[in-house]
Amino acid sequence: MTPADLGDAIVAAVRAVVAAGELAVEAPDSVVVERPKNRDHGDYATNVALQLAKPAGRPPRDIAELIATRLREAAGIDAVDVAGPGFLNIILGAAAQGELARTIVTAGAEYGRSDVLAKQKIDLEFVSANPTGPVHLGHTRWAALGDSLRRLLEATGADVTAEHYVNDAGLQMQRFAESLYAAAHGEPRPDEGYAGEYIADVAAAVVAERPDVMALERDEATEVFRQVGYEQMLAAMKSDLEGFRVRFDVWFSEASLHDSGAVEHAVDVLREQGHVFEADGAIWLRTTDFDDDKDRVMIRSNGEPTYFAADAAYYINKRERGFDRCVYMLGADHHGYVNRLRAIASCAGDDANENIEVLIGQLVKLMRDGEEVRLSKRAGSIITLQELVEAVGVDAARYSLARYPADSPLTLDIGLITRQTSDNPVFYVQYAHARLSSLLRNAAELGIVRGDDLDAALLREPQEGDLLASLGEFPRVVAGAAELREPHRVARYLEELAATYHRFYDACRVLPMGDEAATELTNARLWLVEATRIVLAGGLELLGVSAPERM
RNA sequence: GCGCUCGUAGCUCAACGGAUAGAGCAUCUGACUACGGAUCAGAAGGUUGGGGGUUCGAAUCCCUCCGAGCGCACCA
Repeated sequence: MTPADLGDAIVAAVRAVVAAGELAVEAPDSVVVERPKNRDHGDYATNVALQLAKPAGRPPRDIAELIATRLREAAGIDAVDVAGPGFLNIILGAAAQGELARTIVTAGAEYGRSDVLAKQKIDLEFVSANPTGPVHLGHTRWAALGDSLRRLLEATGADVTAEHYVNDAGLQMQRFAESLYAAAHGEPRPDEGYAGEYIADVAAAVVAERPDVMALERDEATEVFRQVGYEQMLAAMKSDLEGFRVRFDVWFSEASLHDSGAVEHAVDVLREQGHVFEADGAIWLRTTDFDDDKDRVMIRSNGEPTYFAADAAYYINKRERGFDRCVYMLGADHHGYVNRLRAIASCAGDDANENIEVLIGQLVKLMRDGEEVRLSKRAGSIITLQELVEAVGVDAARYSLARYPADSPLTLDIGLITRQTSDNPVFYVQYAHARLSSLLRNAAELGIVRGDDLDAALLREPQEGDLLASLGEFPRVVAGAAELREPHRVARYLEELAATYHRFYDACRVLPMGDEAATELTNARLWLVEATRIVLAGGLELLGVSAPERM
């Protein structure tokens, strides 16, 4: 019996109470079924009686008693207690609970997937690093979180497109080009130019690809540096992210918005909606109609479109490509964009609450030996994706970055993640998988094959019950993580599942010892171990972390 | 000045408005001649920044104060 099945049983019990005229209230379509932290509170608990107390005008404990009476008659339920202010504490029968192992093994990798977000066409934009510098640690957090979120959204049935916006237009590209030119010619860094060793490296790479560039006059050469340098940076970025197991379906060029007329089109669309006006020779969007601090210029008085205009055009382009929901993952230093992005949607006649969603994440702070490492491009500091991966590997890097909620300020200690990697929770989870794989290997070597039948009632040790209950949570964790856009819930869940498995392993011998023969209990436990393997592997996959069979 | 985000154990962080606020690290005490000890059992550690309010119930929602970070361009 899964938690969902139990929820249905509770709803049925409530309906029965209402139908019998014992309670004057509208029965809910679904109820909250949670796994109590305290084991004395049963396998599962529901607060439905507390929720119904107010509308029914009855004390919650009275309502709980009414529901409990009906629920005790349901199949698979051993006991129902009314506790505290009116919680229903439920204990399942061992057989009903153990059947979950069969459900999971039968479903295989499909277990945990659902269609709760089906029919949603989502555009998920994240990282969107400028092609003027390497992918740094801040981006890397969004890369890990964003890619995991993409996997979660897909697992819950959404039609999701992962998108990376490339700021390849405007002044910054010019500065980038001038910085490359200066580096190649041994000139000092221009004002407002880019610093960092990579500039010299890229400049050298451009020269290697286009030796003729050194003979060109300044303007022409700068243009070559701009174009070729950009291609090099973009290629490096794609390769870094791919190596980090991050998939983008679309790399969207800002310049293409200008070239294609999308910006003018966006101005037209917004004008039709009545939020465009002219002042001081410029064309503005009246975003203050929708909670923005100030109106925004779209076309400057010199005729040049602003970055904001490109943002608006990009949003409108996304909507015209059919996305119902445009999700942006931004760093806290960009939180000022939230209101103006929402205002763009509103000005375009959309519902800002429905069509646009901005996720703000706190920045990553790096510590080394108790001191904060300032973000600088100096070599020696672990600040790029590349360097982080070289130091700790993709698995540990992705896991470490994805196990915290995005809105939690994250402090990573370089010493900790590079030196004491065995302390990293990712190893704890991976070890559970490796240990379990080893057990399954041993079983195979002993010639023990998991049978087609499962006597689920044999799984009656507390540690077995805990493990089954934990396995039963997986679909809800996945759905919750997807809906709340919080991949860290998967990581936290896996740590709990791994702990539960380790305790089971410690308490329950699976394979026969010595000359003993395999029993039905051996068989039942092999079902349980296989179910655990499926969930651990599936959960790690959602985080883009490998599930090793050996470590 | 205005605005956004964040304040939870010594440290890093959890906790759909639910029961005694939980993990890991660090500290202390225990458990291996059989499926991987990268494990397990236990101890200690808290006025959830302070103060009000909302309600059956608040770390969570509202107000206020304190503290930290960030943002407030015809830059990108």
